[in-house]
Amino acid sequence: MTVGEHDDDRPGAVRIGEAAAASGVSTRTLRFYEEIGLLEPSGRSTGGARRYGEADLARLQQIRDLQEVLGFDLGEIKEVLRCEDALGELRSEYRSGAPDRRRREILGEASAINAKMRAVVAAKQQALAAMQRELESKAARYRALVRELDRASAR
Amino acid sequence: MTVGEHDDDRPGAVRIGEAAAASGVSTRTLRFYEEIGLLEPSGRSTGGARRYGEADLARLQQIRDLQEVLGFDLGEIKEVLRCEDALGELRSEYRSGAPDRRRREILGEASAINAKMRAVVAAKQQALAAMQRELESKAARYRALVRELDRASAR
DNA sequence: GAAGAAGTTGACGTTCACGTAAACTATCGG
DNA sequence: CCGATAGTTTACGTGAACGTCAACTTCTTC
Repeated sequence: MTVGEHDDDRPGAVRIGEAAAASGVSTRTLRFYEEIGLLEPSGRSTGGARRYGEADLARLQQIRDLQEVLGFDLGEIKEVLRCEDALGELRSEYRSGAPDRRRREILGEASAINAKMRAVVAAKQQALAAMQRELESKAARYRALVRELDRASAR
Repeated sequence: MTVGEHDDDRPGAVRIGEAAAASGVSTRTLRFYEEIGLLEPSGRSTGGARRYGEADLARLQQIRDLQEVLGFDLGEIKEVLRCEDALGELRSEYRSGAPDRRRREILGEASAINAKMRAVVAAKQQALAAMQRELESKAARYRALVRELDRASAR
């Protein structure tokens, strides 16, 4: 029994420190995300240490994207993920408990969130495009000013 | 002298409440922005009430854009604006005090910030485009699932 | 010119998203 | 087996970005 190996569960699982380093957050952040029910590590070692699987890391990446790219707060992110989780369940236990009526409900919510997010994305893209044009015209003006200075000092 | 009109300075100037309502922030936010040196109203009434001009409102809009679209914190935003202000001075007092050397310095800083911001914008655009593709494929899957349900219930 | 709405300066409170310290346990290399 | 390193829970602290009184003045309207 005492094989002497390091006791963990699944092969791809990493510990909290590695997960943190890999994704650029702190260990505190990971524990905090768990605390608020945002990201549960898929397993624990026999001693109680968190083990983050591949899917956990992907989920973490998604969380950070939603936070930094879309500017969602952790509450909104939780909503989004909760909804995706529901869909995941739908898919796994294909005829999950209450049928059709419940399925449509979940799909409806998912579609609503999807639409909302697409709207946010579109709005951000608009704003970014405008800002990009602004920045480029300013950059052009800066270059012109520098050329002017060069001409003046060449004289 | 006592014309009886409401005592303010420039015609386009609005009070803090109107400025707040127009830009979707609170009056507290405007006072706070002034407190940290981010946005000084261009004038005051004789009694001491803030008067926000057209340029102030534009600046405020820029602040909110930098905050919400690029996700900058107020410190970074202050940096950006401070730099633009310096350029503005350069332009107004065209040969402002120390010449050339100082001018190039300011231009350099402006160009550096501009480049940094363009990089941030580009990165965000990448992330957004990826997210958009994700969302669209998910939307397609949702529609497919709904069709499936429809077919099942039509039977 | 009196009332009520809006604005002023403090000053303290609040929420979010973690940071940090302490005391203890687990895991790993030797 | 032992020491170093990493992880655990619990709890209090923190910075950013405002919110919320309170006490007072100013502006606008009737």
